[in-house]
Parts: sequence; C-alpha cells; structure tokens
Amino acid sequence: MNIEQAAKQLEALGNPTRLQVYRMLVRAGDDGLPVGSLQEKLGIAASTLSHHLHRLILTGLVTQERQATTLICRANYPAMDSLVGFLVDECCIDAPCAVTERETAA
Amino acid sequence: MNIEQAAKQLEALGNPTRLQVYRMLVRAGDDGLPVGSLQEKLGIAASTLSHHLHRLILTGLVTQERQATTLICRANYPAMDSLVGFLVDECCIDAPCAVTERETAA
DNA sequence: ACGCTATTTCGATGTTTCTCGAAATAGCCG
DNA sequence: CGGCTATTTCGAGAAACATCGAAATAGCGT
Repeated sequence: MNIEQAAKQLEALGNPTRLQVYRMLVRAGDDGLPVGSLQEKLGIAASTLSHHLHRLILTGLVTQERQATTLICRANYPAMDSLVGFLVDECCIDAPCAVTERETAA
Repeated sequence: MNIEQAAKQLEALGNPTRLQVYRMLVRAGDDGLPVGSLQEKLGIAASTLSHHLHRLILTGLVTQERQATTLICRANYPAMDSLVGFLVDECCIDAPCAVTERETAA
C-alpha cells in the first residue's frame, strides 16, 4: 500500500454519499447489494450513484458481479483491512504513544 | 461518531499532502513536530501547509500546542481510533464476511 | 429478434479544493 | 519597545468534484 493509493481510497470514503454506500455494503456482508437497491435507499439520481460506485470500484474498495440484469456490489474487505493497516502502520515509530502503549499492555 | 464527521475526517486524510503530514505526525508520536519542520520536509509553501493543517485540526485529527514561537503539531490518536472503529463497525451485521469469521476464529 | 429493466455515459452547471505569493499577525528576546 | 522568526490570513486562478436529466448501452426473457 503506497501513500497515493491510500489517499485515493480515503478520499473515496470521504464523501458522505460514498461513505453511506460503503457502509451499507459493509453491513450487507458477502451477499452484497444490487445497485438499484442502493439507489432506492439513498434516494439519489441513478447517474450520481453510478458515478460514486465507479470511484469506489476504481480504488478497489468495492467490487461488482453481474447477476442477470442486476449488478451486485460488495465491499472488498481485504482492501479495507490494508487501508486500516496503513493508517496505524508505523505508528509512533519514533516515540511512544497511547496506541502502542495500549497494545503493549494488552 | 456520526457519518458526517467520519466523512470529514476521511476526506481530510484523502489528500496526499495531508495524509503525508498526518503519517509524519503519527510516526512522531507524542513528541509531535513543529510546523516549520513539516514544511521543510514536504517542500511546499508555508501557506499551503497551514491550510492543510487547519483542515486536519478542524476535523479533530491533529492538535497543536504553542511552544514559544513555534507550534507543535500532534496526531490525535483517540480520534484515529474511533475513525477506524467506525469503519469496521457493524461490519457484516446482516451476513457473515471474512472479517467477522476471522475474528471469531481468533 | 424485440422489448423490457437495470445501469452507465454524456454534457452541463454550480461548488469546492489546491496551490501559490504577498501581506498581516503572534509572540519571544534582547 | 524593536526587531526577529514562525505561522496564518488574504486574494486569486486553475483544477477537480457533485449533481442532475437525457440519452445510450447491457443483457435477460419471450
């Protein structure tokens, strides 16, 4: 995970609509959700949702699978894991902090 | 942590320059780093850095403390923790996924 | 092949963001 | 107080983003 890729993923999650989409997919688990279902729940234009989904897919946070005419969207859990990993990676490499101390204590 | 706040923090981290700043502060631990030191390492205009720091501070990801004429910046670790917590929160509440299965196994 | 539904692409518009240099402010220290 | 260093605020211009409706495409099912 390089910093450019991480920034792109964070930026993708940094829009309220996209974060909402992503959370719905995270909650949906491996079953995923169809695009139309997301659109209905969010109440936004289909074209807008498509645009946001495209960005989430480009960054690797979401995947899609075709099932007949509907597209099933899923959160890409490994991608989420490595993004989170990147954030806490090298935490306090130069000096102690609350996080590392807590981990040491645990 | 509500979705608006989380989105703002993610967006703040979603800019390569800001993410770089944040990582430097995360690595610096509790000692933090002066603004000037960040500016020197990044090689960007002081005004640009100030603007980015302002955004990080507004979202609560970074704090500042004055020491004479220099301002020390620090990563706000608890904020990072709750942001990460928000991301994995309610993961797969509706269906199993790799993450919850891994946790269950551990 | 045709028609139907699901989804994307196109084009446009208003808003926000990033970046800089110049000027202003903050606050120490002699 | 005067000057010095550190940092922010101001103003501006280019680039990117969010959103929409309309039109185009994808692909099943008859």
